[in-house]
Amino acid sequence: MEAYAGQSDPASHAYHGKTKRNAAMFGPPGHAYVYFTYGMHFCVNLVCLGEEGSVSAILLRAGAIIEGEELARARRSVPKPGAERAYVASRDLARGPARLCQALGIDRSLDGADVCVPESPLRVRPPQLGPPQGPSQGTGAGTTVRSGKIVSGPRVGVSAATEVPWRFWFEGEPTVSLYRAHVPRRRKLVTP
DNA sequence: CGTCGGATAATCT
DNA sequence: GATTATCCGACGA
Repeated sequence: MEAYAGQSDPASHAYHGKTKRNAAMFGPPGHAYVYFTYGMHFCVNLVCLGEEGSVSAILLRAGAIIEGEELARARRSVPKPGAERAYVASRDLARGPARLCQALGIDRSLDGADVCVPESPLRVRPPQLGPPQGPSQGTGAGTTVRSGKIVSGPRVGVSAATEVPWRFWFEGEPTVSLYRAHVPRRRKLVTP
C-alpha cells in the first residue's frame, strides 16, 4: 500500500484541490476512492481518517488471493479472442494496483462505496492474524493472513515527492511488486 | 534476467 | 492538447 495526503503532498490526486474525480477522497473515511488511469486501468484507495479538514488515503498496491483464486484468475483473463492466455502465477494475480482491481472486479461503480457496512459490494474486514513467519498462502489457508515486519520505501510511479517513503509492505511478501521509478512518458512521436 | 515502447482515454489546464 | 499513483509483450544479453 501507499499513503497519500492532500494539500501537503504533491504526489496526491488531492493536491490541486477537490475535483469530480477525487471527490471521494474529500468525503468520509472508510470509503473507497476508485479512479481510472492510463486509459485502461482502475486503482482503488481507502479514504483515511485524519485531522479535521485534512485529506488522506491509501492506495492498495498489491494483495494475496487467499480465497476464490479461480474467480480472480477468470477476471484477470484477457478478453482478446484467439490468443492463448499466458499462465498467471498465483502471486501475480493481484500484484500491482490495477491487477488487484482486476482480480477483485473493482471498477468505477464502486467509487465512494462504504467499505465498512455489511451490505456494501466492497468491504474491508479485520483479519485473523497468522504466525509472523512465512508469506500468505494462496491455497487452503482459510481466512488466516500473514502478519510480520512492516517496512517502507519510496512510492512507485509517482512523478513528484519521490523521496517520501510512504510505501509500506510486509517484508518478504512475494506479492509485492519491485520498486520502479516513474518514467515520464514521451509524447507521441513527431518525426520531421 | 533487463530495458523499452505501445496501448488507450478520463481528467485537467 | 498534455499528462498519467499501469500493464504487457517484445527483444537483447
